[in-house]
Amino acid sequence: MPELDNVAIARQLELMADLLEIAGADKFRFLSYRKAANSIRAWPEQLSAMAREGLLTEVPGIGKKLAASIEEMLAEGTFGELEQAKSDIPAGLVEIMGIPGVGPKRAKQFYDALGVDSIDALDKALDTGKLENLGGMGAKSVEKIRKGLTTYLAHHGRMLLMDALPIAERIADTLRALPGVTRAVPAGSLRRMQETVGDIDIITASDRPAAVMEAVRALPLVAEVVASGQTKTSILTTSGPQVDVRVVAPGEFGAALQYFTGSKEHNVRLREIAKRRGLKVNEYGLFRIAEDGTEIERLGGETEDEVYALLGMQAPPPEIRHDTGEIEAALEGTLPRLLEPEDIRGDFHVHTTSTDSQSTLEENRAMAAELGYEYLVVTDHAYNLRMVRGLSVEQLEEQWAHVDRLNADGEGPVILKGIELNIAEDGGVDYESDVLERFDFCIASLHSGWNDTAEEVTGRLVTAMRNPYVDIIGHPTGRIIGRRDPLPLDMERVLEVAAETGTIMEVNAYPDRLDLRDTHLRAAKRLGVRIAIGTDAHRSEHMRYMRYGVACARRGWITADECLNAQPLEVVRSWLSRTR
DNA sequence: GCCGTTTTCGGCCCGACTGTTTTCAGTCG
Repeated sequence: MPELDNVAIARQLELMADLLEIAGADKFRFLSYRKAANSIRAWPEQLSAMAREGLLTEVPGIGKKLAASIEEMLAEGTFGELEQAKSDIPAGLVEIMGIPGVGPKRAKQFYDALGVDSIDALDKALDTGKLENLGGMGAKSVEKIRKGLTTYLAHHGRMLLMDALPIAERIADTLRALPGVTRAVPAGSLRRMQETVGDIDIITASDRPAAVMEAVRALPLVAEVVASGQTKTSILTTSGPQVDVRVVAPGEFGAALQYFTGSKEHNVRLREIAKRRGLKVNEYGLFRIAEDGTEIERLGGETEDEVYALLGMQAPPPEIRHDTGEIEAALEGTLPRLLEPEDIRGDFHVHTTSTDSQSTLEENRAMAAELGYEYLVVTDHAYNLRMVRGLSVEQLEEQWAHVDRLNADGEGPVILKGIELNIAEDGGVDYESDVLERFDFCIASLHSGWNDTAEEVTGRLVTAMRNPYVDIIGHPTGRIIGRRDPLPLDMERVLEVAAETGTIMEVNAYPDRLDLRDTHLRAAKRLGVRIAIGTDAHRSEHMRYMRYGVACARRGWITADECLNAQPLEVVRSWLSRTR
């Protein structure tokens, strides 16, 4: 029986939740499945190990019933109720429900009335105009779904970095422990820390390739061996993605890692540079070649640094290998030292149970301590976001008193008093100045107006940035990967005003946001706009998502000097005071 | 289905927006 990892378990629970919702089950019943799945995704230990100790109910959101279902999953690969639900409702409806504009009711309606049970079938139904004839469906609804389908298809088949990275790291760890294996490193888009990845590539160095291939086929999370030869094995994993493991001779490891890390554009440029110098670079090494292209001698390839050095350049960090300027900088020796995870001293966007997080102030502080932080900023939702019970002034007083008590005990990172304000239609925010001035730190975010024009959205952001109490703009474009397109806004103008007002731009580290994204960050850097990374944690474990925010910042060439999180507390305070 | 410094039962995720309804249903955050 292949072993299910946490992502695979979470996915089954999410599927169950979706099927229950489509079937019209009690709201709180399917929500509890989703809650548990969310909890499991962020959980640091493998549930398979916890199950052996009988500790599953230690995980928040898992009670007796779900613990039993998970144990069944671990033993059987699935659980009875899920199989029952799948026989009642085609799992294709769940995929359809993933399209913006289609929820559980519509999915069920399309299935009952038209037999639509897949994305393809929905596409056909749209083309043949069958959807318009359904009750409750008009031209605008159909158009919305058509647009949603386009957004959905643009990301189809790719998974979030958050889901792929833990799988890749587990496999690499396992392979590294094999006798004869000296290196095992994920390559490809994963190593470049792209926000989504298609499949997972892992490069291993070993002089016993057959043993590595054998070990890959025997990995506990293998659902199917797609192909297996002498140097490459491809498997499908229980949690979805395809994993290709390649094994190379130790002396070729650097060349192979470089080659399979890409990007394609970056590698094309490298080969051009090599050729001009009478060299050739491929996945086996770096070679001197004759006029006619024949190899004269092999110069190296054991490490990636060696490959780049032989080409007369620095090794660009994988995150920026896109041929967007890194080659030139590497040749000149002027690559910046990018922000590192170790530079991070705090988190600037964390919610608590006072609004819609599942973790308390104490739990968040404990996590900040575990992460080695000096400070964290509590930024719950402000009053006007009624759907999550945004805080009233009275509730703020309570929270502030609570923060003061915790800070007074001196045990752990300093908590700053922050808030996530809502930017209203006119660009205004939730509270009056006499309240705003009492915060250490104010994020202002857009939570409405998804159908406004670029001019309107940009105008609202500009007004908010000119508010002296607004320190930072939270998740500026509002996009959610695969779910919601970014707001139409004039980013150049927004960044110009940010530079002028000293407003800091957020990199929201939540793995399906990563907003601002890499290209915007390059522009921010050019204009001298500073950034702050916030995890937008809705439970304390989400604070671990900081690594994805750091990766996003690195893809945008951000250095520690440009990032609020990398500054000691005194400097943080001085940066913040400058807007007021 | 989970959870408990109001509780082992009865809360928990509520309100805005949109389009279609002719008084509301579905989606989304």
